[in-house]
This record gives sequence, structure tokens and C-alpha cells, in this order.
Amino acid sequence: MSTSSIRVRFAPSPTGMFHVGGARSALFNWVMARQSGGTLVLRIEDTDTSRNKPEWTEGIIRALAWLGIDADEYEGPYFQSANLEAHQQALHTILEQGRAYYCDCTREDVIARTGDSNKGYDGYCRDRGLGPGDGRAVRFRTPDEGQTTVVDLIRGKPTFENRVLEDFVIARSNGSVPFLLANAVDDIAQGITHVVRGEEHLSNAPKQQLLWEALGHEPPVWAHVPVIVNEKRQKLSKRRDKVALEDYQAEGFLAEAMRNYLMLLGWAPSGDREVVPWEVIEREFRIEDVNASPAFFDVKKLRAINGDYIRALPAADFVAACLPFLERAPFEADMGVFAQLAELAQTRVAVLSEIVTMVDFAFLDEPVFDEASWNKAMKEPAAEILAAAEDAYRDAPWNTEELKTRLEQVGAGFGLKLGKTQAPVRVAVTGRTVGLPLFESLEVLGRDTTLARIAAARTRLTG
RNA sequence: GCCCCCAUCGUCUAGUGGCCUAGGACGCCGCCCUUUCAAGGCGGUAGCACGGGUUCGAAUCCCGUUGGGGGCACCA
Repeated sequence: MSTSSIRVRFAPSPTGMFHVGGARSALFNWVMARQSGGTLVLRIEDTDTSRNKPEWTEGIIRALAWLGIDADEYEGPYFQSANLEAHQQALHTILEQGRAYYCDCTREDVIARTGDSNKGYDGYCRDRGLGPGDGRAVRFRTPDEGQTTVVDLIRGKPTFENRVLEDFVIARSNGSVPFLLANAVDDIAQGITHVVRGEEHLSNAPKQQLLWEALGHEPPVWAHVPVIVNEKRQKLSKRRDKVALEDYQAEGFLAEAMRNYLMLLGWAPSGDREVVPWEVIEREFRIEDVNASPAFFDVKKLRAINGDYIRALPAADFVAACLPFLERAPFEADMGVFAQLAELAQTRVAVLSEIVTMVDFAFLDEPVFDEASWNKAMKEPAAEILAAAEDAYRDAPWNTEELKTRLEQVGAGFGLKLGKTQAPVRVAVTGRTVGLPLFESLEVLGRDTTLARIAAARTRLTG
């Protein structure tokens, strides 16, 4: 952005869990504000009292902070509900201009007349000269002729025939002002210069632009970012898709990875790389470069990127990041032991929550035996291998190299390579066929536990 | 039904008329490494929806077709 004093906004309504689509919009707006020295305004659109809950608002603020958009990064939060008077004032201004009229039609009346529930309002009350009264809403009189063109940074100049724009409601019969007007009035009041929001709002743009003009203001520059879709190419919905940012956070996705990935939906940094420091994104992002087509939310790719970020973490940071997951685990982890295992685990987890099953064997009294693993590893000379291993380990110097060498020797006695020989031992000690490097794990576990587990497995095997 | 938007590998993208026998990433496959699994290294698979133009030249420009999507509330 070359414009120096842009004002953008993020205006979510607190009607549910904060989701990834909102996060991306917030990120786009934030980047635009930061790179232009402009301002990001946070406005909570809380006027639908039947669907709003304060905890949703807290969730939004918490999620933004998690992504790096702390309170000092935006102006606000403003609450739409605090701006009711301005909404009424705007309503009167429009009414006085004769650009709006009262209407007592119910939804049913309109459908009865048009015979089509998909058709908009038919203009029935346009010239009935109704005054205010019970059960009467106010509708904006859209122009009969001409067209409205919105300047959209991503889509060019979508143009709408004014005659197909229905006379929409700008005041409900109870006097309250709905979204189309309230949103526009707030944007005007807060000096918004660029409205960057989801594509689902594109068809609202001409109506709102008409409102801006009626209120005596130059319309803003718009940017309708494409929706994020699921595997069926439909807009992500909280009903059928996993969209809550909190859920991803709880699973162990890193905020840095999440925001990097989110920015990749519809856009890409220069060069042949996409996992890049945030500074690069902030430097290179241009809303004009955002693709106009919907993007699929690919969790697999998100995981891959998250893995990249995890591996890039300094060891101590990785340990710290695992803490919350350890606290929720069904065991008490000794941090000294964990630190050693974490080093082995860091390249093996794509999301932090996976750390739990990766190290549980070290902190549980008994390993959790995976049925399939047991059956796979405890086949033929397994009992003999375990017996030999137990003998070989009883007096072994307890370090990785020696443990490895001794088991190699055990395997040699059966004509087996280490890959085969280690399987029964691994399952006996960790419960699973895959996991952290075995001998390193044994070293950390200690002789007593290792021997005890091998013995227990032998008993279990032979009955 | 009406309005609007969109269209490069399975997915996310680079590409803005010649540098493209279309590049990268994820996924997938193979090989190497190897104590399992990862990580890492190397290699491979796969795409400009279709049809017309414009042009010396089109993934790039125009038109149409088809196919997707979003919206059509006294929700936001």
C-alpha cells in the first residue's frame, strides 16, 4: 500500500467460535494497516442480541492476540451497540431526503404477491405515502435506473444494475437498524477507507455504497476476499466443517504456522518458498495480488507447515510449547526426563498434541499396549529375543551405544538384522511398534524399568 | 429463478503476450540414509476446463460455452 493513512477494520459479530475465515480477514486487514502506517479498527458487531454472547467477544479478542494482533495493534474494540444513536440519525437523514419510505408488508405479503420466495421486495409500498407506525419498517428506495460500480481491489469493478437492487430494509418495524445501514454508518463514523471482507459480502457492496452516497460520503475502496472452502468446494461452515481457531490451537498448531498458512490461501510470497518469516509477509503482501478464486482449507498442508515451524523451534521453546499438552496428559511427566525425550520427538510431531502418546511410555507405570503392534512384533522368535535381550542388558553399561551393540549381537544369534530384533523390545517397553529411537529411549528409561518391562512382556507372551 | 464472482498439477500457488518443452509447495510414488517412525537428501507423478477470435506469437487479451462458488431476510 502506498496510501499513507488508510483505515481498515475487522468487524466480526460475536455469534460463535472465532473461525479461520475470520482470522484470515483479520490478518489481511492487519497487514494492510501495518505496512501503510495506517490503522486497524476492531469493531464488534453485537447488535443481534439474540445471537450474541459476551464469551464470543472474548474469544475473538483472545484469538486475535494469539495470532499476534494484540490490543495495541488496533483501535478499539468499538461496539456497534454503542453507536445506536448515529444509526438512527443516519436513518432520519435518509428519510428526510425522501430516499426511503415506510412499508407495512410482511414477508408473507411479499411472497403472496410475487409468488416467489426467492424474489426480493416488489416495491409495493414505494408510493403509498405511509407514515411511521406500528409494524412499519423503513426501506431504502434504490434507483430505478443507472448502475452502481464498486471499486474492488481484488475483483476490478463489479457493476450492478440499480433496477435489480431491491428496496432493502434500513429500519425494522421495532425501530432498530439492521446490518446494511449500521455497518455502513459505523464505517463512515470510524473513517474507514478500505473495506476488506469476505466475498459473501460482495452483493451487499452496491447497496452499502448507495448508503454511503446518500449519507454524503465518498464510498470506500472495497476488497472482497474469496471464501475458504471445504473439500466439496463449499464455503466453510461451522456446522459441517472444523473451523474454530481454538480447536486448531488446542490440537497443537502454532500461531506462527497458522497465520503463515492462512496468508497462503489466495496469495504467495515471492520466490520459491512459502514458509517465510512474518516480516517477509508484511513486506510483500499486496491485497491486489490476492487470488479471486476460492481456496481449499487443506489441513494436510497446514500440518506440514506446522511441522516446519515446530522443527525450527529452539529445544527449550519446544519443551515449553509442549507443557500445556503434558498437563492435560494422563500422567505426571518428570521434566528432566521429558527434556531428553523432547529432543528425540521434535522432528516427529506435526502438531503438539502428538507429543503425549510419543512419550507416555516413560511416565506411565505400564506401557499402553497397542493391539496391532503387539501382534505384529511378538511373532516367532520374539520370546527368545526378549529372553536374550534381558540377559544381555542385565549387566550392560547403560548407554545408547552399548544397548544398541548388545541387541545387535542378540539379533546375530538369530540371523536377524537390528531392524527385526528391536521390534519385540520396542513393543515390550513402549507398547507400540513405532516411536522414538529405541536405545536412546531405553537409556533415559533406565535399567530397572527396561528389564522389568521386558520380563513382563515375556510373561504376557508365554502366558 | 434473479444478481454477482470465479476457472494453471488432486490441493495452495508462480506466471501479467515471446524468458513456459508452465516454476515452487503440500500430497502421492520410488531411491538414499537408517534401530521403528520421522526428519533430511535425490528423483518421479500430475495442470493452463472447452470452443471461437485478436496477434507474427497466447496460460496470459476479447467473446461464448461448460463447470464451480457467493448472495438474494424486518441475521450479520
